[in-house]
Amino acid sequence: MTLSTTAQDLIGAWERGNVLAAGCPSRGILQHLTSKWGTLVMVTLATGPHRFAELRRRIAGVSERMLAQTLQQLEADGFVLRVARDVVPPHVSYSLTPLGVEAAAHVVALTAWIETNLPRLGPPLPRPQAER
Amino acid sequence: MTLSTTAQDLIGAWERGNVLAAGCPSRGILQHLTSKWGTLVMVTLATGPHRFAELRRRIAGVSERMLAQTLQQLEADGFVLRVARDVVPPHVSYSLTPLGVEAAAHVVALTAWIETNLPRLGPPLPRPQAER
DNA sequence: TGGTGTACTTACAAAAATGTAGGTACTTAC
DNA sequence: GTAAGTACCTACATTTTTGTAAGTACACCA
Repeated sequence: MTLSTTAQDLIGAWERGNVLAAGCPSRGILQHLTSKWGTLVMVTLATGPHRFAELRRRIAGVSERMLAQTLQQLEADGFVLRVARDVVPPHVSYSLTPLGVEAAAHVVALTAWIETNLPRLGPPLPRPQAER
Repeated sequence: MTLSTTAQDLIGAWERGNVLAAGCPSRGILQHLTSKWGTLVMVTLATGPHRFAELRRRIAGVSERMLAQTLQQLEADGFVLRVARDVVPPHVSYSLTPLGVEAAAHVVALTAWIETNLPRLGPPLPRPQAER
């Protein structure tokens, strides 16, 4: 029987991550980056800094709650930089950190690939067509 | 300024996808590829064909149910090829389609980046300050 | 005879993700 | 004065995802 828990899982010492290992922290990071909104936030911030409401308008369908939560995760992971100017109508700017730029490159590549290859994707024949 | 619902949303004609648009089918594909197990299946299959139980052992933590479901989605999207030999102890082999190979390249790049950069990730800074 | 292995499926349950609505504390525009 | 805009947070509800356990049908091993 193969153990699903390795020594690393128990010790918690991860010099290099391994997403195939159950307890590896890399899985958490991966989750944040590949979450429904995480990906879209990264893609959007890859085009430049944005304010909160700006992001919300750009990313069709996000709720304020989800956007805020997603941004906090990405900030905690070190991908996003939050800069708040304490003025009367609040002004908060979000941008990618150097680390974020690196990570975003990959998710942008993935989403771009999907976008351009959309026509080739999915069930090639969606038709139970009653042609005849 | 920007409408959240475009003509494309309504018509359903997507020549090129746009993940930032609410109704775009690319979002679904993205979801499958970036789902918790979808990513790991792609990463694993990128190293070569695997049988069902083999995948299950390699990807620490997947349940049979989730693995089966994930594989079905990826198959429907055209990323995974399922080949079943109808022998007495069932023998089913999963591999990447040419399309799958292309897509997998991106998710492998992302996961690899995360794995090697793990030490730089997470919250190194206690608290950022507000600017004036 | 009993246990293991194969590749699943189904029903049910729990956990996680996401959405909705409201509030905050102020300002500018109409 | 009324509405809208700013950047959130909190409680609550719903939806989606994920997990658990069992069942299937047969064969090989001891």
